[in-house]
Amino acid sequence: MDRWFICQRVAMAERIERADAARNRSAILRAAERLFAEREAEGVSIEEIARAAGVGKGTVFHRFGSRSGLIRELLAERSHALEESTRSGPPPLGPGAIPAARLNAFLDAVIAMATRNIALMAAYERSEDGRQEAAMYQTWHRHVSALITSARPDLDAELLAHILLGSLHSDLVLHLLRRGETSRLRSTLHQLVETLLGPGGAAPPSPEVSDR
Amino acid sequence: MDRWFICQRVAMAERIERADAARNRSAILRAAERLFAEREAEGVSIEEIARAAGVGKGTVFHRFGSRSGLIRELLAERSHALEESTRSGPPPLGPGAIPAARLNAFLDAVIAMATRNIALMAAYERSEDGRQEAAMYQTWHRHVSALITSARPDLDAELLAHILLGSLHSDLVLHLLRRGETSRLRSTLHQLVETLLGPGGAAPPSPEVSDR
DNA sequence: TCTCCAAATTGACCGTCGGTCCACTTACGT
DNA sequence: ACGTAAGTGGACCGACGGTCAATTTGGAGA
Repeated sequence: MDRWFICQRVAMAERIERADAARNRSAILRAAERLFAEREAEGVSIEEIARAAGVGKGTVFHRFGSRSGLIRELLAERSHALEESTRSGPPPLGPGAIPAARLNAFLDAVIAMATRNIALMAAYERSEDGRQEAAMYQTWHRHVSALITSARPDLDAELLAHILLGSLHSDLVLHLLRRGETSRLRSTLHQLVETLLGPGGAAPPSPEVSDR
Repeated sequence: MDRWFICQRVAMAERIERADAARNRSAILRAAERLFAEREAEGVSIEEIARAAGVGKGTVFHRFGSRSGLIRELLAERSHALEESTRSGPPPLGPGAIPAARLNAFLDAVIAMATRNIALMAAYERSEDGRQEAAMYQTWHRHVSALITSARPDLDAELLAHILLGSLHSDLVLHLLRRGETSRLRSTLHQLVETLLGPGGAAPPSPEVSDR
């Protein structure tokens, strides 16, 4: 009876992962992380990642299914902290502050993350299964959309959320980053949020959610 | 003497193109056009375009240099009419109307073009030499930026222009188009322009610049 | 501790693609 | 008609993402 419950649990939760498998998974993720950090996205092949992780190419595919799968996993890892703080962290990022302030804080956090992971974001955006469908984007979009709705139910929140998040496409961030002007993006977005949702309190320095 | 002048002219204008070369160039462009229209961008290989155009693969590369070169050319062809109308056509797209109205008209025109050429735009955005650097994007950005500046010199026009044009990324347009909601994008952008630049006159139905 | 099998690992292999190269053909000025 | 610069085509190349069958191995149960 006990046994049955355990098996049930195991079957329902994601399949148990053997020790060596877990070790390799993290080796691969760390290798990919390193390579993506030091080189442009498109220039890193799976075979190279495998070599750097000390495993065979087949293992990478067995574990992550495809190139996009690996990138998705990597990004999910990074965005987890952000999503957690957004759901239940302290204001202004978490619940409690007024929508405009939360939105500003959230955009800042996303900018910070995108800035630290440009190559990754670029790879992600180019990954064939259109970024719009990816879980991470969906979550972000739902959050931004909800904030806009709660402050200005008369606006087309869903669409505006797409537009706001669209301004964080890695191309633009990269372009600004090359000239050390990320804060310019932040302040312009804050201004935009203000004209859309009304004054939202200047978010202080930046909430700084760690993403690694 | 005469001869010298002619040679000069030929050397300065782009190299003369032999009749067969011109014929093939247009055959390739038309074939690419057709294939991109009926299938998703990534799924069309150069070799296939060459076959459809009835030429060898080598000819395509000889003519356009690379995949991106072909796409760029195709897009330049399409955007030529738009740029012409913008520079010297009738208002509100051309000079004469107030900036807000011109901006609305321009955005409408770009949306219309993007809508009619989604696969092409998608291919273009993914083309490795970052779309930001492409001549077409530069031109568009300069125009939008100038309009914003002339209406609101206090804003960060350059950045806002990037953001506005960013909302026309093919992902978003595609997403909306799938649900027949392009006009939703138009009206939200008009609203956004209005809150940024002040009332700009509701642009009527749409200026409709032909792009093919 | 031993047995055993599902899970994991591996790298040779495959098909495709963008791009190159060069021997061959052809348009066109003279 | 001729000479040649421009154009052409397709075999070829290296790289890449992805597959697979043969082999190894972790770890649960006896």
